[in-house]
Amino acid sequence: MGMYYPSMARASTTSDAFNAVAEPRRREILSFLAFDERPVGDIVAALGLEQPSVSKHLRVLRDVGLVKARRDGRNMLYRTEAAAIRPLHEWTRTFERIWSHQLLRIKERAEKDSRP
Amino acid sequence: MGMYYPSMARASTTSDAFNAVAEPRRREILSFLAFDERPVGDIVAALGLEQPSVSKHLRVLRDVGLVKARRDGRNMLYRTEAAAIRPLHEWTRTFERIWSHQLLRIKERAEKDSRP
DNA sequence: GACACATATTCCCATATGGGTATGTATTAT
DNA sequence: ATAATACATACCCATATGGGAATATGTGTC
Repeated sequence: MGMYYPSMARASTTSDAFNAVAEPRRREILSFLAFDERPVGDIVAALGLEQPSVSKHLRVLRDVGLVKARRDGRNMLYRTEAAAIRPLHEWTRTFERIWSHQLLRIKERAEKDSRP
Repeated sequence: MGMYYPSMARASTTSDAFNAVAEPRRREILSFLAFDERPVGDIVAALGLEQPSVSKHLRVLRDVGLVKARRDGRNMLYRTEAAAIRPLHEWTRTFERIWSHQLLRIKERAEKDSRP
């Protein structure tokens, strides 16, 4: 796992959070489960997807640690493991300084151009 | 574009930044081009990929606006458009409050347990 | 135990991907 | 004009994906 094989079309979806989050439905699920734990049925209702599809997305999210599950009677309660999103946040954050710098330059140029 | 078709395996890679960034090689490229503009050849040398593969990754990044290109003689100079990463940053940021809260609860529990 | 309910897995299928090789297309050099 | 350099595209191939339908598994209920 995590190794690259010759003709792998892309790093497996189950291998890292970046891939898991690339799928819009999975982002919806993460948002939906951010504050409370919820049974699968609620997610199915919220997303309007078939139950098997939802279960498969949950499986992916679980494999990369983005959600946690616990059984409650016949239900499985899922919740978002927000801390697992942190690496993505950190990665994007490394560009924050750069974009503010770029914006600054754009602003400077605009001011310069507006002066006759 | 951006629409969902019946049996689409996943939102097209060219449709949004989340997908573009899901590929490790493309993240490397974005980091490599973050501070300076560079010709394709430099990227090829840095990543150790074949030139066509690099060009294809650049194409994807360009289509979603994550890099900009300009011609300079025979070279094409690419640079990261850092601001385009901002939406990802914002999305991950919505979970920041939640994870600090979760960490706090873990800490509280740990302190409670350590008291006899 | 039989049955209902909630999820998870398996299977099939169409489509998206990424890598490589071969081939186009600009643009500069001779 | 011809050749060389630097990229971009087209094409082929193996693999990954996601959706739905059918089926298996797990867990209360009667």
